Amino acid sequence: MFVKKGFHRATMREICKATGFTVGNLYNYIKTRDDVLCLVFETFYSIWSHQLENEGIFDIEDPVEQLRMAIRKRVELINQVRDMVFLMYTEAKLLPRDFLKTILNEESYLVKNYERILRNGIEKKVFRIEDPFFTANVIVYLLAIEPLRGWNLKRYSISQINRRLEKYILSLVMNPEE
Amino acid sequence: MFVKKGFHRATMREICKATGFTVGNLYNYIKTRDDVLCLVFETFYSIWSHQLENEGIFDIEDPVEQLRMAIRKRVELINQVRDMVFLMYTEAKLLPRDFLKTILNEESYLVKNYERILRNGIEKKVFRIEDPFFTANVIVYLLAIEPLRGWNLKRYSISQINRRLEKYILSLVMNPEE
Amino acid sequence: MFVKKGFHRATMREICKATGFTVGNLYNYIKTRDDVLCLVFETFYSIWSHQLENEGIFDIEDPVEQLRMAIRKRVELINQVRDMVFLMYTEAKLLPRDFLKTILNEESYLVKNYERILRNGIEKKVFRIEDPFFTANVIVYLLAIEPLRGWNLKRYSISQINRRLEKYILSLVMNPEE
Amino acid sequence: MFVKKGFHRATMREICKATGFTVGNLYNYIKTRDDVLCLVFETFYSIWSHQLENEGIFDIEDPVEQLRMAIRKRVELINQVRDMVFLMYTEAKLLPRDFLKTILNEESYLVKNYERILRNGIEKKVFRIEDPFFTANVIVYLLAIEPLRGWNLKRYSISQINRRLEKYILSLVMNPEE
DNA sequence: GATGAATGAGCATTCATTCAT
DNA sequence: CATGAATGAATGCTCATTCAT
Repeated sequence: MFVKKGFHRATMREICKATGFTVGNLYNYIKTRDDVLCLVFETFYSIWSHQLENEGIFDIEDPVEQLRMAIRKRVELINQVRDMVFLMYTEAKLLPRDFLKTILNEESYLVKNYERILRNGIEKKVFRIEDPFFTANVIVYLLAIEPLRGWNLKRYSISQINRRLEKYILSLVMNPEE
Repeated sequence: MFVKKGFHRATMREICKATGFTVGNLYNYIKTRDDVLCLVFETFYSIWSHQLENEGIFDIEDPVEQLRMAIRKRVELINQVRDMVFLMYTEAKLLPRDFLKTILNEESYLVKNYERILRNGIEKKVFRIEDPFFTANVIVYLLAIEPLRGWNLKRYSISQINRRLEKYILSLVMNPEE
Repeated sequence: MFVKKGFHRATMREICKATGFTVGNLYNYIKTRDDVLCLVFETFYSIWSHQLENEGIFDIEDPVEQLRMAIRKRVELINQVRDMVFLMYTEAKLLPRDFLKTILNEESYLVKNYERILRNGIEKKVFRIEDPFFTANVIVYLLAIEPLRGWNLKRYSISQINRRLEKYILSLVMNPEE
Repeated sequence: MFVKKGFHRATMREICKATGFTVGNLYNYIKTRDDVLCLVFETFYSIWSHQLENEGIFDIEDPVEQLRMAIRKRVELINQVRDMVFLMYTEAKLLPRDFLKTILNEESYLVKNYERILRNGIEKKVFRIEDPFFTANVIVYLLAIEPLRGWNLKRYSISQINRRLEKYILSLVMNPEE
């Protein structure tokens, strides 16, 4: 619903019809319309921010291979939930202040996971980067390029995008400008 | 107005009060509320997508210096219109289909400008990249990281962010992974 | 519940929670929400309109003493169920027409009881009044002054109010203006 | 509207239809539904609580005549706005706390006006009462007996009620029980 | 009998848009 | 051109009542 029309244009009546709830009954489970948005975010983030652990990325020893997988799997996930990613990055501002904090923490947690991979590579002298925190932010941000700017990347297949992002990110962490 | 409360929460009455128009009179110049959003986008994009020409970036010969300036000036501009950038990337989906196309063309034009810089560098054998179009997209996207993900980058000053982005982007275009 | 928030603001859910009934079960005993109000009135009036008999006022011989007791006991009762009295006089209009008639009959019965006392006093040449029915109405009405207009009588204690009402009413029935 | 169905049962749509306003336009003049009730009270009290001055009661010299007129005029007014009086005394509790205070002040002012008449009579040694404030409260309260308890007084004409109230009240202030 | 999830009509309120002046 | 009062459809939410278990 939200994906199709955005949060603001989706009325409670539509949401109810779409979910099979009647208006009154849905309100037995939520307190306000905003709660629906929160629930959507909550559900989404339970997958979104814990993907790396769930996919066993941290079991991989070789840092390059680890990062490569972390990128590939991410691109795949993002491709699957493309519209939701757009919704998340586009409507997060509508969340109630408190819940927004929770969500930003989740997102921050995701960034930390990438930072962890980078630090692993630094320790093993494979990655050469000064500021793994910033780099992790850049990586997580870059990986969402397709849902957010896809309209200009229509000429590429997902695997083409993946290949390019992989290359760019690895270039980023391995060959800093002299 | 839109920056402060988002498009949906800003009422026509508020917009009118804020602009000094009376309700009826504003409607002499627009047809619907959406038109106001369009006007805002239009005004914004007249600066946004033509910055590089306006700042004389294309007069610079040295590709590295040219790209460096294109990044630095961009970060500066983005920092100045931070909230508007957030609005643009966050509310563009609300634009009427036709006008959205115009805006995406403008944005696409901006990307092309960066592509032009990259092609210049390739020609002069300074940049080594295979797909300047994709790279240009990445650059334009990356430069907006602060308004869009700034909540996680609060520890950095603007110039720190600028330095890092500069470094990363130059690394991207000069040292591709072997 | 009704006393605290008024009939309209009290929801069935609240009433149920307060009484220990479950919603469904309460509806085994009543047909509509209005029935609850009726039950409350019914319960209340079983005490309210039969106080004089129950307190043995009619066993008193001396008319003055009888009336005095009828006043004193009444003020005491009213003080005890202050909020209910307010509710009764304030929400009676919400009762279903038929039940309202019953309640008005009960109230009318109460008035008759006072009329009976007055007639007793007239017979015994103690009270000098022309229209005991009207006077009885006045007495019953006057006795409710505290719950209904108490906000302006805050400076008086209950016994002060009682003393004054006693005096006024006795003056009313014993010394008509010449 | 309120008189016919009570405040709670009158919907904004009905109020609007009855007043000739459209919904949206009515809301240009009020902020909430409660405001309508406040306006009704406000209008009513502008007449209600200043009657004695407006009718020139305070120009009368003779205390008995003054009180008599204050009663007669009051009964007349009350008879004219019978339903409103019922509404006032029955729905005042619904007023927003702050506005209720204002209204109680107005009512209190009315009581004070009667108190003033009584004190005048005391000074002139015509009335013999100890507590003119309490007596004034009783008088004001008594005068509303018809709208509030009229269902039991149907057998009386207005002038009969007036005559009786006049008699009772004068008896109250002139012949206290020894 | 008892339960409480489900129903859906009904309500106050908002706000883009119009149009007589 | 300018005004702002008027319009009324649309929305989020409530709550008395029902009924399958």
